[in-house]
Amino acid sequence: MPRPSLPDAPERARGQRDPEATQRALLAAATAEFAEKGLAGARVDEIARRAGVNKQLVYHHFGNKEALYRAALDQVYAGIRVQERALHLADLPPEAAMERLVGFSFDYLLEHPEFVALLNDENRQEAKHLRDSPGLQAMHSPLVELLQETLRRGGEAGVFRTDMDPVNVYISIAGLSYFYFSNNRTLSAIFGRELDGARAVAARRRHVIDFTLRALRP
Amino acid sequence: MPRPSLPDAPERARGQRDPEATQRALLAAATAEFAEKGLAGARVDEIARRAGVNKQLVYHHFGNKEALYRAALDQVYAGIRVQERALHLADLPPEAAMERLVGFSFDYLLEHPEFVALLNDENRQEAKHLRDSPGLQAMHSPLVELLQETLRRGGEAGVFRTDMDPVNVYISIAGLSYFYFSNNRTLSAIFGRELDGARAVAARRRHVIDFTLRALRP
Amino acid sequence: MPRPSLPDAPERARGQRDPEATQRALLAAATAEFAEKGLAGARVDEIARRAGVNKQLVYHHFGNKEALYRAALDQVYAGIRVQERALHLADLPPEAAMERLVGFSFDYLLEHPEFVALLNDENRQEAKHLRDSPGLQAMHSPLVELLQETLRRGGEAGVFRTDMDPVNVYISIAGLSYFYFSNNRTLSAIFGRELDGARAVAARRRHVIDFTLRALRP
Amino acid sequence: MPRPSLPDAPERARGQRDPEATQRALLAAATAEFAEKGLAGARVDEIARRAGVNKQLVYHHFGNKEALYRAALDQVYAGIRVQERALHLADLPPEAAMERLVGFSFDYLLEHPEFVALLNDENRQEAKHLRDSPGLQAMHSPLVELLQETLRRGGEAGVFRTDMDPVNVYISIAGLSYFYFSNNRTLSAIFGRELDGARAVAARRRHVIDFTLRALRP
DNA sequence: GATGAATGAGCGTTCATTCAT
DNA sequence: TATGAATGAACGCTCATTCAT
Repeated sequence: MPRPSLPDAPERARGQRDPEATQRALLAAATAEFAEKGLAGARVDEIARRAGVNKQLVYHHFGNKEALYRAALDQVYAGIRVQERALHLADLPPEAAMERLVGFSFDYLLEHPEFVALLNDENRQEAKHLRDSPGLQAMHSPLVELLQETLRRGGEAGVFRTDMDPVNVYISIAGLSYFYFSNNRTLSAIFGRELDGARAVAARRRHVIDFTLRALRP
Repeated sequence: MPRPSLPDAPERARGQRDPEATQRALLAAATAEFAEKGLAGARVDEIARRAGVNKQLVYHHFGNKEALYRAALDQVYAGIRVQERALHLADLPPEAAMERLVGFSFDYLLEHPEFVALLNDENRQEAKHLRDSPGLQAMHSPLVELLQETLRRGGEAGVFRTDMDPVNVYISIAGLSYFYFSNNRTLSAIFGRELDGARAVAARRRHVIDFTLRALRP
Repeated sequence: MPRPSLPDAPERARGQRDPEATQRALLAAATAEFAEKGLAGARVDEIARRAGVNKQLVYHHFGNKEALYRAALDQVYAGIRVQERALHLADLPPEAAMERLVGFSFDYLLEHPEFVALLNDENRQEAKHLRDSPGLQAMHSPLVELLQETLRRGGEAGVFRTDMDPVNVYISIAGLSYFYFSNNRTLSAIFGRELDGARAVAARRRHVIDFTLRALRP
Repeated sequence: MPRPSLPDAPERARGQRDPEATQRALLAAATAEFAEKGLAGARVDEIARRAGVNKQLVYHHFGNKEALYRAALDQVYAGIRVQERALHLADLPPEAAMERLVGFSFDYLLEHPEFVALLNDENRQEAKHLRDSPGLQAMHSPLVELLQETLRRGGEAGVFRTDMDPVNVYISIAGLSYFYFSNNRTLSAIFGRELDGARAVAARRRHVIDFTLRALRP
């Protein structure tokens, strides 16, 4: 939550040509810039500067600012999906599996403030870029199915309720963590309490897991 | 959640003098514009046009775009505080009081999408305007105290746990509703499920209350 | 030459009505503002603020910004003419009279930096306001006639040349002082030498008198 | 002194690339515009129009209006220094050298009204741009040293006084010409005498040389 | 006479984007 | 592929001036 400003791309040898590296550098710079300033506030000049490349390459490789934004958005979604797919909950008993799932949701947001920031801006724009995304299906979180399966196993084991809509449970789990991170600064200001310190974060993590597990009890 | 674009101010008779009405019109127009586009994306010209007044009056009455943004932010916070103070939970038994509190949190966000939108943008800017706000103290939500008192009464009555940090409980209650509204569009897109219809909203409302009450059980 | 920023007008009792005092205050404020910023750079708001009166009074009393500028210009010319007419050179022997005349030219500019500043701006505008001034004749300096008479007396006494055009002599006398004051800052910068200290000013004064008297020797 | 308004730059073939020509055109246009209107009165749009280039190029090449002003100021100083360095006074006997020096000072101002105009504005701004100029040293006029050497030679030859401060003599020589040109219009208006005609200018030139040489006599 | 609100034109500057090399 | 120059459309803001009271 200290939200470290993402570092600029390393200086490439001048005149060197590596189109893929250029694209990677642009995408990383764009993600950082869009996260900090939003689509409207981000500057193409600044993205190019951060990436250490000529501004025209933004247009060459991505077409325009908005397409670059879409690419950055797709990429951050891809990033979380990769990690979600690496969770192996089937090996664990239902309660431990649920704890891992909730914990993962929390930890990912903690470690990826740019994901939260980009999503916030995209929602303010009514998700219009996301809706246009060709790979939208691929963005569907596998967590919903994992959650559904875990709830089913927990139901059979008698440790979880079985009358809950998995999508709403998913939204609740996500929301308990997401809101804490997305609104951390305004909450800190209003409560006069630093919610972004390591101790507060750890306490919140325990609270979220505890709150969820209790809510799911039969 | 249909998020109706806020209507423009009614055309005032030309040449008429009413500075307070002018300021109100500007503030309303600014709230709508900032909610839709964010601070960076909002256009002073457009705000003036929506308010039906000359653009220069923004500067005459508020100083500059950012000060107008701050005024709009202060006003939306004031709006929710007014309604929060009108809640009378002490008259109700603990569980009913909690249900009302959670229900209010949900309903207010449902009816005030501009509050959610402004807060999102403010958080992306690291709450810098809020932190500078002179009346920051007045923005502290009375709900935390109401919640604390309700939890205490529920604890005595044996219906609530007594080991929870009220601030974290508050954040959880707020987050369960807020995330649903703030991220409604991306969630709808990804789940391929309309989460902003009346039926989905009603189901979410029930879920949030149920989820919270169960989590608070002893 | 420390060119002290002219003080603002004293605060008048609010609501008090004294049209002449208002005009005087405006004129003084305008002179200072125009001297500091020029006609283009001066701000009507700032002039009103300095005068401690409402901006509209500028228009009420003077018509517009340019008319106020003309009024200020006329006034500074009137100021120097008043003092020039108070010189009594006929009582003095020619050389002493000439010294007084040159000394006066120097001293007046030293004490009235706003005169120099206004004249510079007016010249950059090709004197267009001055040419429109109705009382232009009244602005003709009596010094030319005084100078002519002094030169004549000196010629008869054998101490001055008699073959010089009085207007050119006048321009030379004025220029020797005026240039020093009008260009003091750039000269100081380029010579790396503070030309606005009391010592430098006194040395310049002696130099100007000496230079002139020698140039006029037969 | 007919002060012909500087002509606009020739129209460049559209789309042609020549950054140096662009900068030269902008600098020439800026010099003319700043000379006519001053820093505050000059318009960036007008400068671009005169230069026949897009307005944005002012910012691309110079940064902002004030930096362009500084560049113009530096350039006009550089212009006079170049010609001053081309004077070879050592070859001439002292009196002829002095006459050439004074004549040059007069002629340069006659031919470069923009130099006078820019300097006037810069002085009204208290030379703040000049003081910030990195190459300030380079702006020191070589004339002071030339003058000093000429005075020394004239002193040895018995034709000049030896007790004069060269800086003050330099200021006097410059002032005798500068004031005539910088204040030509107000002087013309007040004396009701055209001081910018060829005859008046020629008479002034003779007067200035004569006045100076006589003042320097032992 | 005096005030603060209101207006329209315009100014310096920014920005996403395209051009020429 | 890559670069810096160039462009047109705004944008935030300022300013002299006028209106309504």
